[in-house]
Amino acid sequence: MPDLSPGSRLRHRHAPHRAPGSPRRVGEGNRLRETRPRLRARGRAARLSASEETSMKKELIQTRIDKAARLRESGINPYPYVFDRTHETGELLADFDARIGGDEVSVAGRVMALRPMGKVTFAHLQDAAGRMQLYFRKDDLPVPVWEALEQIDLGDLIGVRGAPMRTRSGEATLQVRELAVLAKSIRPLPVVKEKDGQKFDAWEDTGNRYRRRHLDFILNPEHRRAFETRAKVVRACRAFLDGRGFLEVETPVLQSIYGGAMARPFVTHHNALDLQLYLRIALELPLKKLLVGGMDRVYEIGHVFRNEGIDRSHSPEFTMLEFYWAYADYHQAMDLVEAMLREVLEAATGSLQVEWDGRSLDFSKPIPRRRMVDLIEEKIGLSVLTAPEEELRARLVAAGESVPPYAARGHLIEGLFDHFVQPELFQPIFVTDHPRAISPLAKIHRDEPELVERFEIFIGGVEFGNAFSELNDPVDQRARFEDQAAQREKGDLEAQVLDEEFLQAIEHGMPPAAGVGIGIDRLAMLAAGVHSLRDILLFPQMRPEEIRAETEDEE
RNA sequence: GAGCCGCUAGCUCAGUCGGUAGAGCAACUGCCUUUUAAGCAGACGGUCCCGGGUUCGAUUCCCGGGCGGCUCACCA
Repeated sequence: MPDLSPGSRLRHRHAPHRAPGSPRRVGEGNRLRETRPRLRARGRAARLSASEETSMKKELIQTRIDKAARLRESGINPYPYVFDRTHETGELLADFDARIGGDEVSVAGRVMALRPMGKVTFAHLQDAAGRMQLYFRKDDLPVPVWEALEQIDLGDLIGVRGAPMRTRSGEATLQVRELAVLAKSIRPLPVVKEKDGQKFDAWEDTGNRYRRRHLDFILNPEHRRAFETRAKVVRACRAFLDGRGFLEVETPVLQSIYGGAMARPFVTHHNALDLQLYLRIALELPLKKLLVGGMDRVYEIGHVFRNEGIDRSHSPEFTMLEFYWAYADYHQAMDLVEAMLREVLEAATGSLQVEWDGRSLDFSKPIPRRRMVDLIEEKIGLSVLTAPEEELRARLVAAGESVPPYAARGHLIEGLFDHFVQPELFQPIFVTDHPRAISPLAKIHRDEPELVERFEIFIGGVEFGNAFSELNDPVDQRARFEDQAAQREKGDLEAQVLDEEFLQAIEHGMPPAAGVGIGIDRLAMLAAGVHSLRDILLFPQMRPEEIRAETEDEE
């Protein structure tokens, strides 16, 4: 894994401090021995060791540890092994009234609200399916159960058995007869109150949500839905390709030469081999070796890593689907991708109309296929294949784009497309036939030698996929890699590296094939209707936060 | 990488035109047998993100740093 934390960053948000030697708070008990947090950075030892003597947070945690001890003293294991639950809350609520007066049921989940009012206590229990109110009545409960209830806090996992009932105000409620503590929570949950679906003191700070996704899902269970949709997207992609005879494979993430895309890699090191390795930036090259080996239809869904900026639509680590299809060209690949998009969106959302940016994306109609150079010409009236290169450059500069010195005609065409055309795209469209200089792995276009047989699919103006008629002429491929090397000499850090092993593989003969790469995360965003990759990645990459251990010294 | 905004109690947030700070919730002690953002009473809880500067005095002003968000740049 890339080392994103050189050890020099310390975070001190909310770090509580108290002068060394100041008295410990009464009631804190003897179990809080002073220990030093293991420092991961230099230069802060004195301050940190002073800071962890006492703190509010430690008191809150200690209180809960003490409650767990009290449960143990009365013979209750606060961390038991199993609980026999008969239902999820959702099942009970679905036909609740029919259950009133019927059998007792049991549910398990997290205590999300507690309203003790003397000899009666109301609580809300949250499980994966939803939330249900619990009613505890002292007179109806054995003494030990009532006493156990007094040791329950917000956030604890409990199981209860009881009888379905409705309260005076009509809420579906379980009148509890038996209570089991399933896991005593010792770290207090952020307190979020809720009424009629409206949240108070909502826990929505994005940094917190991504860093502590578990809390996000507890406090905002609706955020799980995007990930359910994501799973449907992946499942549908697999089903689509499996159904057409594609074989799913897994190829190495660690590679001694990276390739298959224009991007900068993460570098890592293997100790035993004393070898510098790269995290893959694409799946392409190993899969093409499988084409050589006779796997005619093959695909992989896996993580690739690109050492670049992070924003709403870019993550250093993302999931790519690539498939390779022998004896097919990019026209057939477009047909297949179009069919796949429909099937996947239908499976994940139930519709071919997808809301995006307040507008509707329509996947029910055929997706237009337009040459990149034609789209540019339509937009700015410049025939980019024949116009003098200087004019392309001038247009870009006039538009305020910076043009690197190594930019060849192909880069200029791409630049014009990116600046003038791409922002205007919204409905799904295949943009085809890119310049060869930016496509070193694609076959020269059968009718136009300056272009290659390639397409990218844009949806809502964002690239979702990239594909070619794969270059299988090994001599041409070697020449293109050499061009890339020259490009790299001129300072293009994203130019591809010559991969001798790959070249030798295709020198044995790779069948003509179409290859397609699709960004699964973006597809999942589309299906889930979220506008940031971070809402579709469970644990998006963030700068590491200094986490201090507050309870490391127990027992 | 650049610009703008933010960081105050466990959580969500006020506030201090510079004199070391408040609320609600949570936690704690009580009261309360159909409540639901339960309620009432009490007592707790803070190096106001970090460092430096200015100042008699900085949480507040200035500079630097950290982390986050947004916009832009690069990339898929």
